[in-house]
Amino acid sequence: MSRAQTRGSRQGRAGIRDVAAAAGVSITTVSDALNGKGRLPDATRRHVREVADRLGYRPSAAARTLRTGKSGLIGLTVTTYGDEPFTFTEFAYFAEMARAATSAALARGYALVILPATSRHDVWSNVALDGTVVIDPSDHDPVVTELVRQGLPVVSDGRPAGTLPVTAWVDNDHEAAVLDLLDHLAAAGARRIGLLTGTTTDTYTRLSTTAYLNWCERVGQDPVYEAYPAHDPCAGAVAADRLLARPDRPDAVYGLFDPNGTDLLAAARRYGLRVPDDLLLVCCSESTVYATTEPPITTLSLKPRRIGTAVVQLLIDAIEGIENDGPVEQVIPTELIVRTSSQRRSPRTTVSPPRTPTQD
Amino acid sequence: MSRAQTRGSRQGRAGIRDVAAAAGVSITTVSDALNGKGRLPDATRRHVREVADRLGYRPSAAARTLRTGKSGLIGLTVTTYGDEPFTFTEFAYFAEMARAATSAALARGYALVILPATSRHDVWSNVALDGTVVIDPSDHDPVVTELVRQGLPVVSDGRPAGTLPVTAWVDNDHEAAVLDLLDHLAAAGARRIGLLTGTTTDTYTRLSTTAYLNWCERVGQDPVYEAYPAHDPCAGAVAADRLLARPDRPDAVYGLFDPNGTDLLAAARRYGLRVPDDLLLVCCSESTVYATTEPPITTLSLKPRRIGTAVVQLLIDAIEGIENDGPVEQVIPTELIVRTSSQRRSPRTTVSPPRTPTQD
DNA sequence: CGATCATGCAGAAACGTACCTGTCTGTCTC
DNA sequence: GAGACAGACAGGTACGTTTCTGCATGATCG
Repeated sequence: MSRAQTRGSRQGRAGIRDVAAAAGVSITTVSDALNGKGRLPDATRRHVREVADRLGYRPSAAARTLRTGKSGLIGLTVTTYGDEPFTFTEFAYFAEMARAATSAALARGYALVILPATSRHDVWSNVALDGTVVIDPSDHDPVVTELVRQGLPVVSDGRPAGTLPVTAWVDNDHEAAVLDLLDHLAAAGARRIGLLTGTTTDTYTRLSTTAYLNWCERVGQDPVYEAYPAHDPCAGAVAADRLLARPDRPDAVYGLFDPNGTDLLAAARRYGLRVPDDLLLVCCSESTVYATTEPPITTLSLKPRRIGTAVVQLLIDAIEGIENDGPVEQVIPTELIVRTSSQRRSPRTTVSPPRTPTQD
Repeated sequence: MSRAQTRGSRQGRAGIRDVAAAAGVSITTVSDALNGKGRLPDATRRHVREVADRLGYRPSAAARTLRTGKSGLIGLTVTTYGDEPFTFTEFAYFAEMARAATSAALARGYALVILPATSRHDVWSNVALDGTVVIDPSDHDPVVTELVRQGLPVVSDGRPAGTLPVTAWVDNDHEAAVLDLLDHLAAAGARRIGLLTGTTTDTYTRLSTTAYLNWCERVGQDPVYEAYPAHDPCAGAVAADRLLARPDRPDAVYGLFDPNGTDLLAAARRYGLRVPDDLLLVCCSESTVYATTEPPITTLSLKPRRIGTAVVQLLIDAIEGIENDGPVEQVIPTELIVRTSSQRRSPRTTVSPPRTPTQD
């Protein structure tokens, strides 16, 4: 009563009918004029547009969606770790990916709806989606399964885990990336390379770990790795410490997850290991902080921007029925950003004794 | 001619009509039974629900929206820095805030649509929104202005800059936070506190900077600060360096932006300044990396989780017409997370000479 | 025992748009 | 000059749902 609540959108909005009346034409003409559809003289088109502008006419998205069957909305489904909806924070990857996806969708006239995989049934079934992007799909994901069953196009970031019949997927070649990276460390002088990995069974973790194990077998090195639940940030520091506390301590470590760089750096300091002199370090991260750490840490970038863009393009192509004669599987190359932490310097600066544990 | 198509070839989805027919009741009964609206015996309700489940019936979101005028969608409008859609990456703040907002919206049956403020007109006017959250509103933002003019509820994270008549807003008390923080540094022994600030004119930067200047005046210290374009990550490192290179070099620095911590730490190392012995450090950040840096850095948290939750609650209250008799302005307290970098230790560990520029 | 009333359900009117199906003009061709 | 033809528009229907109104049935009460 006190506030202007009742006069909101109920009565005030002008419909296509009002525009037609004001312009002295029929509804069809208005629709055609605004959508560039029919065969109208430019004069009529301009006139209708002008009248529509004057009345502040905005077509009802709901009505258009109901009529056309297309909403212009794309779901962004993120798998859930723990009880929190998703892990934008944990890894800059998601943020970059979502950013690029948003931008790409926008450029083609679509908007993104954030839909955690654990959303209540009534919520995500209540929004009209034209298709869905799903990040890190797991085959027992009920939401994605249902969407696929409904016949909605689904494109995933990361190859589908099980028998999930997605429309298309985009991924890196994680195995090649790891092999490449391990070769890089070996070339820098690493004799025993350790791995900081996760306990989860997602594809990224699995592929990367097996690639590491294969590499070890190939070069005849005993695997040295510690696994921890990746969604728990505290566990990462503990695992890093454990890895460097082992009797068969590695002289180079690759960390699969974003925070591993600082975790490993902190652990190295605790054990008095200098990076890169005593310990070579690489981690998989999109974070820019590793450019300014002491020392700067070499990172493996999965190129989330390119993945996000590619995923959205494939999805919209599928939505709009554009025949993509190319493969529905797209592999994005990774990039190893080499910084100080993985380049062994000449040993002339080795003054203080190595491997002396300090308490500071 | 169209008769056969209307009834027979129900291509994909079952409509409410089909459920009614299959259950042997009317459309009204189905609608009421599924929405818990009318006055039906439990037997009928159960029966209808069962039939609907069997047919895999999903109500059309578009039709429901058209009829009810409510879409269950909330816009998440993010101001644009530079040419990129938004800056999830730059600051963990946005990620945390969006995460909490998504979660809170979901719990009340709403979903979030990502809508950069620079979105093309036809995109964001093509999605039926019940309301909008706008992060860091500026008064010359055309999208937000238009949404407000349409009578849509708008709740902002950050007090509105100009005359933008938002429905409600949530913000921190930035001035109090800065004053508190500066007192903390002074209590830790700081004699001259410097500030790393931004060149942009947004409210956060402005309020924080004036609070700093006021504090300086109150305690009789000459202001020592450097400003840089906050959206450029490289510029931060340069500005940090400039600040520590000044002849009137501060012995404590507060950085307004997330990456300032590592920037300042790197600059301090270049000048051979030990933290916290020679330089006290605080920065405003939500990032967890500052817990494991060497040394760990004291941060000011703006509590984005609480802000995101509060913003969504206020918005949904406004959408659903819940009279919020409390103020439409809500202030969220900040939290100073004190770590090593702002606590002067006893000088017994001071072994190496301070302020010796090193090249390492 | 007739009037009132709550109950259980059906009919039908919107919601605002897009598009199919025409109809009516005017021009061109032979 | 008559048919062909294309341009320019109007009428009407369908999209699938919610909800208002209304009609029966039995129960209750003065």
